[in-house]
Amino acid sequence: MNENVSQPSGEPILTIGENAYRRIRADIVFGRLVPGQKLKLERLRDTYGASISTLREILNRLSSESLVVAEGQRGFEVAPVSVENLREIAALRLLLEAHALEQSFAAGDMEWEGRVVAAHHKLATLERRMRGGDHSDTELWKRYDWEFHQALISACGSTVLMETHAGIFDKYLRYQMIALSFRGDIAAEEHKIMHDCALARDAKRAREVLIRHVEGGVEHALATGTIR
Amino acid sequence: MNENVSQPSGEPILTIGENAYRRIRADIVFGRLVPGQKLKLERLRDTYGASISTLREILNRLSSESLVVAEGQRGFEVAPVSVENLREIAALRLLLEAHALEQSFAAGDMEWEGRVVAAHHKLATLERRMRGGDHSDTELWKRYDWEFHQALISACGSTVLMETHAGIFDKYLRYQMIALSFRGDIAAEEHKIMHDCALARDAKRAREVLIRHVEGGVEHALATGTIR
DNA sequence: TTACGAAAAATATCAGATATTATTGATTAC
DNA sequence: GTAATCAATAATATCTGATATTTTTCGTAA
Repeated sequence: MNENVSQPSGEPILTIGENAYRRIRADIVFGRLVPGQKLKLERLRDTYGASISTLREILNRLSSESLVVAEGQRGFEVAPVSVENLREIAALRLLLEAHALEQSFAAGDMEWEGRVVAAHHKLATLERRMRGGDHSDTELWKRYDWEFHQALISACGSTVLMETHAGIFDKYLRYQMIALSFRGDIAAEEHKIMHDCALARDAKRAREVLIRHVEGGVEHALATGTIR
Repeated sequence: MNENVSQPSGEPILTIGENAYRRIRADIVFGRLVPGQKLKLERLRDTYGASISTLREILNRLSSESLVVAEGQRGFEVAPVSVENLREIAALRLLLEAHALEQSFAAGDMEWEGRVVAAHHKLATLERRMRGGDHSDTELWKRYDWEFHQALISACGSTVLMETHAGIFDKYLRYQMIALSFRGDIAAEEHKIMHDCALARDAKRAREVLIRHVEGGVEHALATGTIR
């Protein structure tokens, strides 16, 4: 997830709007707000404790991100999902991430390796625990997953690329959450390989694994039948 | 530019907010609102005739698109520009557009060819006129330029890819407008080649020309010295 | 010149009002 | 029974104006 990294010198003060924005966004990405669901302003006000003006600002932001749709004068609703859309998003994620991976592998320094190893450690540890049947931390898992993939491409040298990737990644993530598709064993294995590839600077192999990783995720999500 | 295609059966009624949104967005993309410029709400209200509430919704949308930055409680300003950022945007445009081009060339049918030929015709005609020294239609030229590139990738089969490309394209466009860099002769030649490649389904060559096209645009823009 | 603090400006947020547009439900026509 | 019609209701887009905070400005003192 895209969380602001808190500065070492005190956490950043969140404005009411920023706070509600994150909550709503997370509720959409994690499927607590259902695709297609109408977002009535008064109800949102009660739920998120922000005024209607502020909420409209938030919903406008989210509609720019394609997580919410605003149709004419008919208010807002959670962006719908479709098989088609999932496939497009997965393909775009692959295009962006594979390219970023290559750049990152070529340019990564020791700091970068440190980030990769650290992110993988957190992820692998959690994955091991989850393999034991403890699925209570699915959200945390997804976050570590994000942090790992983010770390892998973090030396690609392009902020624009990373931000664009982050936006697409979250939309991909939403599909995974909606399908509630945990395939920890396979994913963990693939994460391990990518981690090793990173240290060995084997971009070619990492790319292949990434393709399997994402396409496997798509098929697994579709297999649950949750997405029409 | 991203304009709503007006339906055959009557033009879509534009809400005040939508209208102001487009005007402000165009003013940013076409450089009339200068990078880094503070966007004071009261002044915007007078200029664009929308209330402050509505304007805040618009600015929030634009900040999601990275055309405006909203820093804490310090209001909004037009997104700054930098050489770094231009290079990143150009590179991302190339990644997206080259990939979309390939897909499009492979899947394009007769309808697609028609769109390409039509868009190229409009663009080439205007470029011929502009070569005569008439630079009064720079905005129109940029729009036809957009429509042509859009047509080329319009058979790529991915809405998500096209929308993402459109967002990046407009940011690239902003740099071109800021640098006021018209290099009609070279660009027109490259447009012609891409047009021919499309009909011949020569994706490989089109890609090479596209790379020249975009990278040439970047260097040309940088050469004006307008962007620090 | 730099540092400090009060005054002014601008912002984030809210509540409530109005006009317009959607949606709902009942009624009528076929 | 289904389709079309239209008034009543609900929800939205937009605006005005108010309040508490936060930034910025600017003059004064160190």
